[in-house]
Amino acid sequence: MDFASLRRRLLGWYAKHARDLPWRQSRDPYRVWLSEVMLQQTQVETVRPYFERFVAAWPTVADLAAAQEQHVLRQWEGLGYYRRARNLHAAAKRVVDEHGGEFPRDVAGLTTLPGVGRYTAGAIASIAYDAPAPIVEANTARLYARLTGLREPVASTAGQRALWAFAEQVVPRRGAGRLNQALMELGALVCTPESPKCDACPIATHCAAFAQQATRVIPVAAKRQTITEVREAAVVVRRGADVLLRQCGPGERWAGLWDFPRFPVEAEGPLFATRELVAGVERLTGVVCDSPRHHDTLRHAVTRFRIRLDCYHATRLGGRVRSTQESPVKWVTVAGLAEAPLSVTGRKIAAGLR
DNA sequence: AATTCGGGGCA
DNA sequence: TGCCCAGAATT
Repeated sequence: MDFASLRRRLLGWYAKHARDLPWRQSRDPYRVWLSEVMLQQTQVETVRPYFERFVAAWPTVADLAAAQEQHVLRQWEGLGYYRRARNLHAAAKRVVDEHGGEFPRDVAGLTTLPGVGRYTAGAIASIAYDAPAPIVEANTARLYARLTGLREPVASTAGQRALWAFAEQVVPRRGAGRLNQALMELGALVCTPESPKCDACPIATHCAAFAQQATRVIPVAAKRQTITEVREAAVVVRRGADVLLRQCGPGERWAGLWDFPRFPVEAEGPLFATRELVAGVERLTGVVCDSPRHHDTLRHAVTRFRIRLDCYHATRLGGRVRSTQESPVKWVTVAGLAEAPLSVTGRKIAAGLR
């Protein structure tokens, strides 16, 4: 492989076709890191407004470190994979407390930060500091697989080893940040999953898959995971103008987010669920409610689950909120729901209240 | 080495 | 509905 020629052609193409993305306006390691964490498993156009809002709210890593985690989660709401937001805040605090407000400059140091793995560390090191660090993510994995004619599944251990080996070879000693971004951009705009635009590709002559007319079968996909059906209930318990909320604990999904009492249900439908619902609310919150009335059914799919969520309304009869350190429980006004970080379904339920 | 995280957007 | 997305952490 003639890497010098490949880089030259790629950079020429990138100079003409690079998108104007907000995180490309500066090489501030804080902004590079923030964008890279947001972009993990998340599309560019989805991230764009979130990035703008975060930078406006917290212009520096010190500002972010000083923020309340609840505020960070609230701003993250809707972006998904909420663990990233908690790791983001924890990493900001560590950068301030342990590194004097400066991000580590190499891959090894960056990888010690929570939420920063091999890819993100390589991206920050190369883009912010121009370190010769390789990267492999969704766009580059597909691009490298086609360039090298990789017949292993890209997600497999063997496939990943081959991709990272190629990434190390292609990354230059100087200008790594620009080249890495050009590689990702080519993957995103030209070397697309379906119908790659090989006639517009500046490095098609370097591409094994193009030579073999195999871009349709490379990259080799992993087998898809099986879907699990889940049935759950969420209960909006009211006490006058207030509604009952609990905060999800550290070991729980949605850790740090608030939610209406929510739990899996065995009963086949709303008609048979009353006893189970009252017990579930009391177990999670300590509050006893009357017979919940079925209000709505939300269906949504997430990762490997397909969920039917039955939403109920009920009124407090007795009991006191049982708040623990790990999982606080509180009454909030309907208006106060706007400040609490909620999951997407939690926000949908909240939107239906007044 | 595989699974999980229970996202969100799009055709 | 299935596929994709600038992956990381966990077992």
